[in-house]
Amino acid sequence: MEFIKTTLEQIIHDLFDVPADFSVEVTPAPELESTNSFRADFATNVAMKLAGLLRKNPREVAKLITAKFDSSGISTEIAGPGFINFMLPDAYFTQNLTNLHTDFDKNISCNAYKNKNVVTEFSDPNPFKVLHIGHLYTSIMGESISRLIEYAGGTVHRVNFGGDVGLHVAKTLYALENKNLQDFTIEDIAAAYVEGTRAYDEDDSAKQAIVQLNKTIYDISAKDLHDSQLAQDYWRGRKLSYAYFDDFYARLGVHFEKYYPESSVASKGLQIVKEHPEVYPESDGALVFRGEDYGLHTRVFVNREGLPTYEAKDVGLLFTKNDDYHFDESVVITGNDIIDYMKVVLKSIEQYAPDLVAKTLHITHGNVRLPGNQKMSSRKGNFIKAVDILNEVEQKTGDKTLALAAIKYGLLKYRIGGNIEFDVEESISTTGNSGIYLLYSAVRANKILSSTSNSKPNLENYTLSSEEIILNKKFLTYRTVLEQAVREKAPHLIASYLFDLAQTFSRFYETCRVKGDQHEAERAVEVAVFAKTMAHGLNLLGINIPEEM
RNA sequence: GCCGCCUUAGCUCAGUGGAUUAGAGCACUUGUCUUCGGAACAAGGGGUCGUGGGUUCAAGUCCCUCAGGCGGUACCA
Repeated sequence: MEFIKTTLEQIIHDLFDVPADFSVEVTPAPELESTNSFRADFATNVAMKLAGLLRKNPREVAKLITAKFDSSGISTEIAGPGFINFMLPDAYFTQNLTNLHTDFDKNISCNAYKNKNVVTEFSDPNPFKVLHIGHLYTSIMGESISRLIEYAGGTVHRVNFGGDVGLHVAKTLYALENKNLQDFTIEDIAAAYVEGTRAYDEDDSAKQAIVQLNKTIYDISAKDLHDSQLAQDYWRGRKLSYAYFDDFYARLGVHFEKYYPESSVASKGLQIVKEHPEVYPESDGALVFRGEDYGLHTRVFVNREGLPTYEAKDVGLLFTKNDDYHFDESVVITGNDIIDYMKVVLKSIEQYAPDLVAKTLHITHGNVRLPGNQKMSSRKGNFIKAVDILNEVEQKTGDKTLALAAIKYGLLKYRIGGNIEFDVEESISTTGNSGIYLLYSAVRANKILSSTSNSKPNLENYTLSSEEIILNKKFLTYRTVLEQAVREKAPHLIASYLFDLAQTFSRFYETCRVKGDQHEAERAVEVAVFAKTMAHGLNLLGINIPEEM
């Protein structure tokens, strides 16, 4: 594809007076029934684009281009309104096959993030609260995006930001103190949050006590106090929470380099906000950023009591991350409910540190919905815990590797951005667009390879059947898919590709005998490249392939 | 109210302005093969791409209208 593209660009710049940045697109041709013997492998719509620019008939333009196109046996035809179709000789496919077989990584490499230092921040759970299904999603998504950047040559630092102080902590500790437990556990913390929230909502005196407790906890955290029962319980709860997070991430195969507790960036955020009174003027006793001037809305960065809000903490976080890593890019992955919030925060920082904002990318995802619109509320405690999903799928598949594959694929196959539905039954289905189906096809391919003979393939003189052409076309497009997935930070493109590839492989496998066939050696190479592609793509989704299943 | 996002098959979703007839999976109907690991493959039914306009040689895709849904909208995040 690259070869066709560069050849075309050369021809077009020779023939026509077009802007230097005029781009040429070559795409896989749709598999139409051909009217003649021509098999369209790839196509370009460049003639129609040029027609508009040059005010010429697109088919005429196409004729001029194809007349000059004479490259290594690639034949062309003009179709429809002015598409140029390309038919590649078998040797082109078999050469690519050989390349992928001998050095897969080199032939699918991408340099988009070469020598780039990237910080990815995701998951962001709050200590003293339970991990729910949304954390499962964002953790898996963040890991996959991190791997995409690593694949493209980047060095990735995975970090995690969470509220170790704040009203949710006060509510939890309020209920915990009332129970007067000797050695509370993470389960007690979860229950206490529900109780504390109810007390806060229903009981005015409790509410006042919790607000007061919040300030005390702020002090405990900021001054690192350990001298009271409350302080000891606070630190114990924090420790339990981070251990609980670590356990969960270990199960998912995600490793964070650093946790940024909210309290660790608060003072820096406060200081920066105070240093820029022209950006954060006083209003009603608070320091605010007037987003209306930029088509956004006003938000409070330092409240009436002089405490930094999350806005100021996010300011502190961005600067702290930059101090710690001197990043080329900071990717922040969160739910889409804070899109406008983040716009305001970044717009304010842009006023005095535009370089930092230019290097920041905010990616958002939607909520995870369960089939049948089951309602979830963390306040009432009747939501789905992340570990419940893990446990349920593990129990149903009877295997940790399969369970993770089912869950990860089930979540990553959707385009990031909107709300998605996660169906446990569908995720563990052995048929259809599921992680299990993909794993099976990869395992089967590996098994075939383990029992084929090692005779030397003769690909140079090998004639491909139509199923093999289609399979090899898919091999050729993998690199393009990866590039797009990196550019758009879109794991679902890889998921879609892999499913398509697995289906194509099954069709190939149905009609092309491997073991015992006279072409066993050549076809074993195709099976091997399929297996390598699956392993590579699934790895980018954070999915491992078992030996057997 | 204002700002943003969403609406594609019964359900869940893909779909860089391009290909007769808009694609998958699930579910449904029917077939293939004495299985290289059948957890397979093939065929079929099922769509006014929310509505109405506009731009374009070409619109599910871009612009506008309206309807429905979701999120945000000053001291939670």
